[in-house]
Amino acid sequence: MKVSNFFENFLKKDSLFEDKKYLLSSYIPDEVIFREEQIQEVANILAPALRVEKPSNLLIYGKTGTGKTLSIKYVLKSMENIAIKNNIALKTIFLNCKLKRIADTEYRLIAQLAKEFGRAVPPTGLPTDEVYNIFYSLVDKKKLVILLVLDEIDQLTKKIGDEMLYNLTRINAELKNAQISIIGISNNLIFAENLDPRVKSSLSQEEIIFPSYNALQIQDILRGRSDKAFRSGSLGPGLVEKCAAFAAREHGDARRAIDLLRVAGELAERSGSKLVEIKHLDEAESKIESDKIVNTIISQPKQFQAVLYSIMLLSPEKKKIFTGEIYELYRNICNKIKFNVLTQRRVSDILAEFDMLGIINAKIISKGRYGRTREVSISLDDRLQTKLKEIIEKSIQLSD
DNA sequence: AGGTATTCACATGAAACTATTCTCTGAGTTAGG
DNA sequence: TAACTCAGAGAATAGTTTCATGTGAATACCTGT
Repeated sequence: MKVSNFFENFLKKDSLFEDKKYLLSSYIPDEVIFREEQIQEVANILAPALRVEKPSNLLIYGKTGTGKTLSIKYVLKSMENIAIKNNIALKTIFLNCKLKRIADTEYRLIAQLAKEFGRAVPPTGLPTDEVYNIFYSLVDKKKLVILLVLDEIDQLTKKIGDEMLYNLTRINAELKNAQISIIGISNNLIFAENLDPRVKSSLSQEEIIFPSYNALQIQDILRGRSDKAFRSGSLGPGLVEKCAAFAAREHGDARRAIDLLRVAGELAERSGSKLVEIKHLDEAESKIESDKIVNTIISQPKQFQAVLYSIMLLSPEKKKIFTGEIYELYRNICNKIKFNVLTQRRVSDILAEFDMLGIINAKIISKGRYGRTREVSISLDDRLQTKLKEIIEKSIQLSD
């Protein structure tokens, strides 16, 4: 088939989608269902901001896909609208602390805040205090309430400790006119437990917990979205139910369910089907999973890839592999392709990270007299492994 | 047989180092007046 | 003399290395029976 034919067919073929945007994670619906209570609570807590009084700091807990971010964005959006209409000195800032090179360190976070106020701060070169000062001088010009949302705040403390949160909570002491409220969003339910007590008490003046959705609720959420996103009649029977069941199997992750539905739709469309069917859901699930892994591997440094490659070479031989063996092979590979060899210490950390990412399964065992080591087994299916091998071979230019 | 003590092969932690990217500052240079 | 150039000092950050210390249980080594 010629490519031009392909494009023509592509145009002629009517899409299954009406408008895909309703299934994207950036979409904020006009109404957030099953979260009315929480939204009301958040609104109660933040409402003083509209009178230009500083609201309490707020900490929001809930597992992934329970609508935390969505609800907060929803509340902020409507507060912003009111603030604009009534000319209230209110500023909302939403930062995701997980985003690399945006807000994942103290310096960058403050720099980002300064940027929100229209002053670009160089990515490096200045002392951190200096950036604080820039921020202060920008913000403190007039009476103003700032609502600062830190999404995935637990990632931030995991990475750089809680000292900076202490600094953040102390910002108000430095400001004369403006006031800043911190709204932290955490996936980790015990996030505050191992926080400095001072930080904890200051940060969690108020707390809200978002419970997980159950399967029925996810069904309703999915219906609400899919009705708008898909052309009517393009969803197969039982599809929404199955999709909700998939998501509820974990802990009621609505975002995952929505992603699943969208990818299933895309796959169905690509295969020329008139209907999104259950089999597309299954395909979508494995596609999402493997895409995620492939992406993380690709974005990983070459040294990581070389380590993973060694593991994949070793794993067919036997079920259990130990750190020493991996390191041995890894070293040979590096020598062969003229990479500099990392220390075993480092490789040990890399293995721990792969474990975290769920790419391998590592368990620390003691072999008694014969030492203590990680017992590694790979947790990817064969198809994905061969694919990854190819990718890595290309990326580190392994000829043989 | 039963009880300790050793020992292995790493794991884990902390600190220091390296390289890169970037700003700021002040000395030296240049070109026009 | 004002404008420009450029080297050097300092920062932030990521990725390592170095050094030090920790550790679970299979074995080696005792001990007293």
